[in-house]
Amino acid sequence: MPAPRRPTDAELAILRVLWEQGPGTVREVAVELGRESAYTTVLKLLQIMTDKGLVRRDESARTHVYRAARSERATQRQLVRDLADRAFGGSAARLAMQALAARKASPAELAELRGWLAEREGKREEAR
Amino acid sequence: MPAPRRPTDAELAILRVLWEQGPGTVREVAVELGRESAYTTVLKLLQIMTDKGLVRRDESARTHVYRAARSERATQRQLVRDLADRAFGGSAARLAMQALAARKASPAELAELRGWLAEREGKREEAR
DNA sequence: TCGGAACCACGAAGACCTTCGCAGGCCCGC
DNA sequence: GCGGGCCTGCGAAGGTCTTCGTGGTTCCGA
Repeated sequence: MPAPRRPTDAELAILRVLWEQGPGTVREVAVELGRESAYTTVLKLLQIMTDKGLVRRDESARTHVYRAARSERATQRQLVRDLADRAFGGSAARLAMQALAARKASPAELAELRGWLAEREGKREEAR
Repeated sequence: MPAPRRPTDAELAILRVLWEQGPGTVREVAVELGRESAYTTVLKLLQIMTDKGLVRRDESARTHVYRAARSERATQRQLVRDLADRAFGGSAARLAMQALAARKASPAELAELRGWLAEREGKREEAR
């Protein structure tokens, strides 16, 4: 597998539908996307994404069923890494801090983040 | 001003040079970018970026001097917000956690992050 | 003065992205 | 049986991004 180019905006919009709703047909995706884009646009994009390996297609039925080839998490990590490299000198931590500064996080999210850091701290303690 | 479209990859590479080195000429930027791109390519990009408002040009001397129109921080925030919207359902906190999971952060960075969170915690304490 | 070096503007080429109309085939209800 | 509806494949159009060559101008050193 060569370098899997990062998904474009339109591709990402489709992937989000597939992640959330699970595998689906062109029509299902198109409906979920609303009337933003014509049916054939979604179809074309899914065909291209199949060629790129971003989605997999089940052609056993006449109406094909598409599913995301990579998990949401894996794709998010790729995008994050990519952005870290392009705009943050490769530092994910600096990206994370800018993210928190850029947009208010809910108390619940902050608590989760603190917990995550605490856990990592715990591991460091263990290590010595 | 309409919605300031996000900088493209090539534009970002140039902006990074300008942020790091400060204002500079086409040649300075081109040299810093290495022999990846020809002089005229950098020139053209800077011209386009001027039109887009991403950089400002000082034409008082024959050799023009360019500087980034927006700060690195502001641009980073825009990019982070954009990515949060496109791939994280708008949640910057989830983006931050994926960032930390995607790439190891140095102990120093983690400490900084913890400090940042602690400070925010402190502010919450004050608030009540 | 004159030739080369450096500079900017312009335009074109090629690669992608995104959009969508149209054609052809299949299937089902009437 | 057949017409309408839905499906896929195809191709083209229009936009953006990136690249770089060419041409014209200015400047400077020999």
